[in-house]
Amino acid sequence: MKKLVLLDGYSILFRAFYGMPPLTTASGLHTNAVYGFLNIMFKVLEEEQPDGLIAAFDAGGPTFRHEFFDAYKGTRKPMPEEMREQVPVMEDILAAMHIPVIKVPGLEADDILGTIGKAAVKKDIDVCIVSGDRDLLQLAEDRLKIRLAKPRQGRTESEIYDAAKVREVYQVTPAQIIELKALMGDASDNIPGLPGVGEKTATKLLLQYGSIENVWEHREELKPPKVKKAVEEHFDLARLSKRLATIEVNGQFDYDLDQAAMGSLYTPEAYELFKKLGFKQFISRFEQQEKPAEELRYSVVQTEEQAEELCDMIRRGSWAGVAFYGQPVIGMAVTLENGTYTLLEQPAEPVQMSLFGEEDTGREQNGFVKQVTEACLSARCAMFHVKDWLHATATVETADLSRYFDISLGAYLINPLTSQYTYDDIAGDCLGASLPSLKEIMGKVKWTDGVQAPEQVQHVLALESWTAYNCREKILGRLRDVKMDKLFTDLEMPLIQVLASMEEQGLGVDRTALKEYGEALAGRMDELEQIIYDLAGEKFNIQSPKQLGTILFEKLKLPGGKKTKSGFSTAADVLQKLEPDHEIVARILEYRTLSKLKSTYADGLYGCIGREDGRIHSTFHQTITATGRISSAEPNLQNIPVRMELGRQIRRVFVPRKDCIYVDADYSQIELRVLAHMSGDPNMLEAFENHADIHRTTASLVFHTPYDQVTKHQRRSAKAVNFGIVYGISAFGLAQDLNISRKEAEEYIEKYFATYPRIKAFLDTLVKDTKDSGYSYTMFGRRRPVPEISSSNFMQRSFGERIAMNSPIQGSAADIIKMAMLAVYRRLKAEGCRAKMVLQVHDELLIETPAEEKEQVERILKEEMERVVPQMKVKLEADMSSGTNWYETK
DNA sequence: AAACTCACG
DNA sequence: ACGTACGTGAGTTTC
Repeated sequence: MKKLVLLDGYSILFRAFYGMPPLTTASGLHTNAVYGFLNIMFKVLEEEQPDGLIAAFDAGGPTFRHEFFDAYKGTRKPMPEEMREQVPVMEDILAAMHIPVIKVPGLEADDILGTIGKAAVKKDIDVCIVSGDRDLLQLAEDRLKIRLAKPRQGRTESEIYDAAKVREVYQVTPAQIIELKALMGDASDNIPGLPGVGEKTATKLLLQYGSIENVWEHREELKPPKVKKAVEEHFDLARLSKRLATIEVNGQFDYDLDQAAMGSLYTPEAYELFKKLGFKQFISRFEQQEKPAEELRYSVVQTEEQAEELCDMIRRGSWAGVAFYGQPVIGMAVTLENGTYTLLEQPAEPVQMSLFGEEDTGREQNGFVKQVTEACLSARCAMFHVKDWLHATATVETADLSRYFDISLGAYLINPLTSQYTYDDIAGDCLGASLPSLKEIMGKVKWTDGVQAPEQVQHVLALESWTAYNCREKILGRLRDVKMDKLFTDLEMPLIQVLASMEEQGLGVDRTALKEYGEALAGRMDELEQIIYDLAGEKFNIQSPKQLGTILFEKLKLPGGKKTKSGFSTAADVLQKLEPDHEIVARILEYRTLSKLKSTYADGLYGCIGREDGRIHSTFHQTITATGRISSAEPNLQNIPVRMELGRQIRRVFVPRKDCIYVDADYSQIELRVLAHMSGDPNMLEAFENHADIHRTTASLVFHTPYDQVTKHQRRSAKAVNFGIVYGISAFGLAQDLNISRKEAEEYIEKYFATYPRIKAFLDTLVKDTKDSGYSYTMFGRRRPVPEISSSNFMQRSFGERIAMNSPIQGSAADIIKMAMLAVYRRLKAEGCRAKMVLQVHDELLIETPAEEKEQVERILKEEMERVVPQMKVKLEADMSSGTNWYETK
């Protein structure tokens, strides 16, 4: 054996538990600690490539080292329940992966690690100990390094300490780490240390005297009287602490290094456990291994008669599970009561020439797909991507959505926090089935090359249609259980058609104008680039935060220091504060703005112009956001510049069809109106009733200033507080936004709550209810799990509380505009308008309107948008504008 | 792939 | 003491 990795079981688990965001299985079992543990373990194994691996755990019960002290001061804190339940899971996984776990009664894991580690080094083996505990650093030497686990942003990383690194960080040798602990103590490990001595003092003493015994020898000459007194009066505590802090390296217990030899960790048992726990990220590691896959039998439709029979069954049956491939559809699978059927339009294999010049026996090309597709169009279909189906079958405007059931959409409503809603996940969730994933089946074959892998494609389609068929009722049942079936059936399902229609319409673009816009930006960027290089005295990549940071903060010595993990922050708000310090800063900010506009918007949008029709077709996602909003991608049309004039100009390139104009309608302050309604606060309700400027009113009330004497500054502050409330207020965030002290921000918030007392009560209730149920709810019953709110980590819990305040507001507003979209879409159809909805931007709808329909469309928009929620305590208001391009609609 | 930055509501 | 505003998507650089 050449290299051995040792895992400090509980210590890593604890580190992961407190550092990782909360994570639970569908059944509510917490898994974040286990996840974090595995995350770091895999990473270390990859980097170290050891040939041996052992995990050590405390055996529980009294340990030799702490026996005396625990009796004297009481035992350690009990483990939180969310952590405790993960311990057996962790043990199961280690066992499944055949990783030896060593527990020795009377010894701590530290002692086991120390004993095995030091012994291994003596046998000429390199050792790497993974732990979350800095105590272990005392073991570091040339051939024995410590990796300290550090959870960061949802993943666990580790920092490597060898003897040199310990000296660099702590200024003492690894052995002196013990002395350090003896002096300063360690609250988490119940090591008392000397009262009043912290890291600074302890380091100073050690640098001078080397050991606690020597400190004791020189107690007379110790400098600050406080320290002298502590040493003289409490030295026994330091001695005890030293004993407690010293890791046993000569422990007596049996272990077998041969058993630690690395085998494959990716066993079938481990695979099953990972699937059960939902550790998708790790599953791919099992791919090369043998994997248990449930077999699904399906029939391949090959003859005219079979196809006709299938169509008959589809028409006769109640629901069909349908999966499809291609646009137009060239491959399908249908699952019915009596089984699953697949069919492909293309020849099964690319036609190959044999050595003898004869055609290989690829299957006959068939024309059944169209036939079966038609049958589906008049049946009831459960499927995964109804919107894509509408596009693929060219039935966007004609479809009757009540005949469809979108599985992913249903699964999204039940839990909107999942990143994807694939058949294998949903089958696992609903049916406990463990189906091979698309990736597992297709292997290295690209899905887009599907026609070249017909067996795999048919297999995937079969599984997807099977899952759709078998999960529909289960999902509907769950939706009923959580009272979201109406939301699903009456709002989300029919909305699919509206989104499909917007995607199909797209937005018209003036290519030439867009090109010119980009060229103008490029010209100015060249000028700026020169100026910046001159001012900096050298060429560098302005777009690289790292290089920019070096230039600004090291070369030009501008004030300001580290802010991000990996160095200097060069974010706009940081740079803005530096503007007076150096003229280069303003140029960099302008350069940034231009480069953003050019790459993301000018060039980005240009590349999205459809070759067919010269229009831009975004995709609207209905299963992405945690709150219920729609998102837009490829390209994102919901973040087209508007706040700054230069950016706003780009809206001129969006132009309606010939003889059409744009009519734009946006809700006025929809989120604050939702807040006023939900909280029932009389002062805020009254402000809206008076059609007042809400931010000005807020300023007037908060600052006790007559409405028309409110200053710009007061209004700006009030506006920021209103936003802060919607985001889940925190003094820190508000302070940062307004660039004021936290104390001032706290005062603003206090005054705000005094002004709108019911809002305070409402937000408190939201937090409390979310804590009790684990979910936050919108006005219309949309639900979002908030596992963070019961986290034992302060930061995560606070985050959970902000989510609890924000989600019902943002989510209710999202519900409302979705209802409005549906109402407007239906009314336009009912009145036979040619006008088409082309875009939604959260509180705004854009309608491409034949000029002669302008008044009609404006009337429809205003009426439908304002009356979607008649029971609101505050009226919803929608503002109309129109123009011959998007810029003009303001 | 992740980090950083920045556009929108 | 802890260190952040809520929700997105995209381009660039860096590892």
